[in-house]
Amino acid sequence: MIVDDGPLTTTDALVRLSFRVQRVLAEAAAEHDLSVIQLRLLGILRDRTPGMVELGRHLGLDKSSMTGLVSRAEKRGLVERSPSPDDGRAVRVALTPRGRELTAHCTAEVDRRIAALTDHLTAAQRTRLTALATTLVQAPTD
Amino acid sequence: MIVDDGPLTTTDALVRLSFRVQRVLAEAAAEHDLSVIQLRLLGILRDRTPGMVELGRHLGLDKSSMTGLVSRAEKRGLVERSPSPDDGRAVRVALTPRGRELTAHCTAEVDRRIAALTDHLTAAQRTRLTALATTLVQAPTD
DNA sequence: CCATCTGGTTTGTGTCACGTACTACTTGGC
DNA sequence: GCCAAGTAGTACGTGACACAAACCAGATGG
Repeated sequence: MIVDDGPLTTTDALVRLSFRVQRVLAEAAAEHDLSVIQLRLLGILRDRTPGMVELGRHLGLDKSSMTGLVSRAEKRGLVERSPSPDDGRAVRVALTPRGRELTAHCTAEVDRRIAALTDHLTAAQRTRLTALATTLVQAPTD
Repeated sequence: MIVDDGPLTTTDALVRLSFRVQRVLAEAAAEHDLSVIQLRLLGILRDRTPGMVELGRHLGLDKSSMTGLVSRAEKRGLVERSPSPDDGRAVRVALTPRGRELTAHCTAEVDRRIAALTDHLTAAQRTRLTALATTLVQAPTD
């Protein structure tokens, strides 16, 4: 049963859209037995080889949260830790070939699903949507 | 260090925007010691009094996941279970006055933060964004 | 009235996130 | 050099969250 409360507010529309997109991510990730956060981890590692702390900054997580997250991914052979050449305390986290492959598959799957979601938009609408979303994403985080 | 990979794809823009909005939700919720799901639960109950299974459908969760979620909220006095008048097995979940008040506060806080996020858009851009997001949200879920 | 279905809870398992405490390495001053 | 402070990472305990499987009890259709 769908209730029509009239036009959505900007907040409502953005919040609901975010849940929609998150569900898309969760479904795409689940196809490869990943959680959203694991997928996000892999995505970040696509073009970086950060240490645990920097990784935590990207994800908005505490360093103590990273240990388990990376360890679980490592146990599945998606990621590997290697000692930093410059800093004896530090570690560099990197994708394994298997992790890179899985990331590519998931990325493609997410793309497919987002394409389906925006299927009925005109090309012009899609362009505008992308531009507006990009603007918001690139706004300073405070 | 920010890497500029050129213009974002639609997928990238929507995915990143969804994380941005989710973080807004998490922060607003955290101000009142709530998690995002708890906040979502309260939001759904604003204009409904569903049973556990229907609630699970709204949230995309299994009924067994609902028991704990509702129980934690109930323990905090935000929500209450009452027996359904028509069905002896069933339960109706409803906001308490305290829960309703907290929901209002959080809603206002989220509104404020989303407003800040869209601050630098023109009124016309905001309108278009809202319209586009609304369209996507209202697309069938399959 | 019985077989079946459905709403809800329980229990056990795993992920995720945090705070605190700890180890080990690095760095800045002396 | 050497020590105090800071920083990178891990370990551990706790709690929220989610699921599956097993279960109970009330509903429902022959």
